[in-house]
Amino acid sequence: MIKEIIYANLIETLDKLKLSHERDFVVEIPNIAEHGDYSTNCAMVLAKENKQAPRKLAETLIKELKKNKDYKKIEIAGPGFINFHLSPAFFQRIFWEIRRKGMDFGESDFGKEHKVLLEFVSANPTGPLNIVSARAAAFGDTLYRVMKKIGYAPAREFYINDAGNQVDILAESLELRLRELHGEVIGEFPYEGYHGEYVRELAQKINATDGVRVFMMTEKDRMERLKDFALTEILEMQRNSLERFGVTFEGWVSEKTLRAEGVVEEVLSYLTEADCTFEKDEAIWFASSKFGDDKDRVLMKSDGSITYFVPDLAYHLTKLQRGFDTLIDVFGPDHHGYVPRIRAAFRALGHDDSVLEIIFLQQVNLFESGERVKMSKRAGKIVTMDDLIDEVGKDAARYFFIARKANAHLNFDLELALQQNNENPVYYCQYAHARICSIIKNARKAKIWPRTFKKELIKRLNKTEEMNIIQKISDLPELLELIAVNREPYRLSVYVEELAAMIHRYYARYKIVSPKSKELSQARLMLLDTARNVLAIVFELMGISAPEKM
RNA sequence: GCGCCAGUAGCUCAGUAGGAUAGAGCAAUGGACUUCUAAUCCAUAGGUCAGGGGUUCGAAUCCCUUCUGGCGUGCCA
Repeated sequence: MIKEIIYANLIETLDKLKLSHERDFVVEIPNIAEHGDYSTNCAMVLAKENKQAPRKLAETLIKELKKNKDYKKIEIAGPGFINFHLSPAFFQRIFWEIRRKGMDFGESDFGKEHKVLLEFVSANPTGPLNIVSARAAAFGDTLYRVMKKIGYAPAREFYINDAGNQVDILAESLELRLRELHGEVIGEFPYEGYHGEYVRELAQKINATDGVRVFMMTEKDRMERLKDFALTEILEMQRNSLERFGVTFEGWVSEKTLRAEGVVEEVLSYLTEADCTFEKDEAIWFASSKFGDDKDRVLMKSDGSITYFVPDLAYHLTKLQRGFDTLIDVFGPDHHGYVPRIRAAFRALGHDDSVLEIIFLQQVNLFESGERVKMSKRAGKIVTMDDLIDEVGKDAARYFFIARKANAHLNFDLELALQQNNENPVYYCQYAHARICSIIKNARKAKIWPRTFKKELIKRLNKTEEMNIIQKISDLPELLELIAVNREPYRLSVYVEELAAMIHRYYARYKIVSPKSKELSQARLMLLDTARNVLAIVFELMGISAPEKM
């Protein structure tokens, strides 16, 4: 909010001095304290168009800007930076504004009700969710929460691949386990089959309800029954895992349902009408290479079945039909070969493919005692999302997943996530919140209650540490915009760690509640109470708890 | 082979659409608890931003190239 104020003031001043400002400049927080609270490259950027030397232009600007009493000091530095030192009174005013907003602080209409569809997780319903899905869940959900907070109209969706090859294989695996349960010797389990223990559990479960009836069905009916059963069970399992993780979806879209609605035929006919399909080797192909893909792709296999691509494309088209103007897909690391073909299809059908945005999450490596935890899907040895939540808890898991840029590998240290000390950033940040709660509680003994605080108290806040905290909390609205625009939830963790550090430092240096001055105590407590509130807002966005006691 | 992503302190990572002397945390070393929670704080040390070229007033950031690692390159999803 402060950057915007200074920026607006600069524009106003430029206009007043009849100076040109075609090119855009920035107001930023310098990384060295001596360079002021804020600085701008304004004079450097606008020097050329105003035919003046940067420093000369800066001087002219400063002369005018100095009339504003909110600036304690304005200086020229280096090649023509303008450095602003703000007055305590200005920070105090900003502080009061933030305090008044309470939990609503950070909210805005920045997103202008843009309808954004966030598709994430969308795992195959063939087993428990893995840790990459967990990462996707944390990422997508946090982005959703941030967008929602600043006025977008986002929706979360999970696409269920409940038709096609993989579910057939799942049903076959289940049948084998069921036969095994009945004492049949099944020999070596198929390489491509689902080896996980959960398939055995499913077998027991269906055996309890259906018994031998399954085996009296025709082959076709039996496969249908097994498929339905497995899908329902596994989907329920996945939904539970996600809910434990604090993630819910506005929509669950079933591939099977889409197929039943005839969208597959529709998509095929669209593509054919667009004259970009052809037949070869008894299969129907999409000439995607004409639209930027490396090669052409099969739509209908030679056996008459459809590839994954067709219903998925249909699904994406429904997103457009439903009026979403931005489509964000969060994919795992193994899907980037898929992107050119879906973009190609958008173009082939005359849609602007720039509305489709694909974010790739890189893989997650688990570490325990410094060793990489080896996982093997085939041997059924994977660490699931539930295992992770059981092991380290929702808060730590979500925090660690959010705390990395999407396209960076994530090394997840299980021991670190469990540690309850300063090595663990989750605890460090949550402790700052708990610590403030504790101080507030303590202050009651001195008959000091945050709710009764008056505006006049802000004048007592003038220490550097106090100004720093106010500046940091005032950053939040801009931070949320940056996160939403660049799809970068990880910035929340950077922010919250910085704010927590300032709070701990402040606490260590100053006595907050002191019998010497009730007013000073109240003022400091008021500052911390507001900082606590900002922590709570950020925790809420990250989907982790704000403990009052630790 | 080709394509995508990454490479910043011993480790894990920041670096805010090209800006000022590249920053945190952990680990290391040395300090601070008669205290509102020491789950904390303070100080010291730590760097050829993978290598090499280029673009310009200025590059960790943009372009080219080499090296290293991950992933992709199915009539799987």
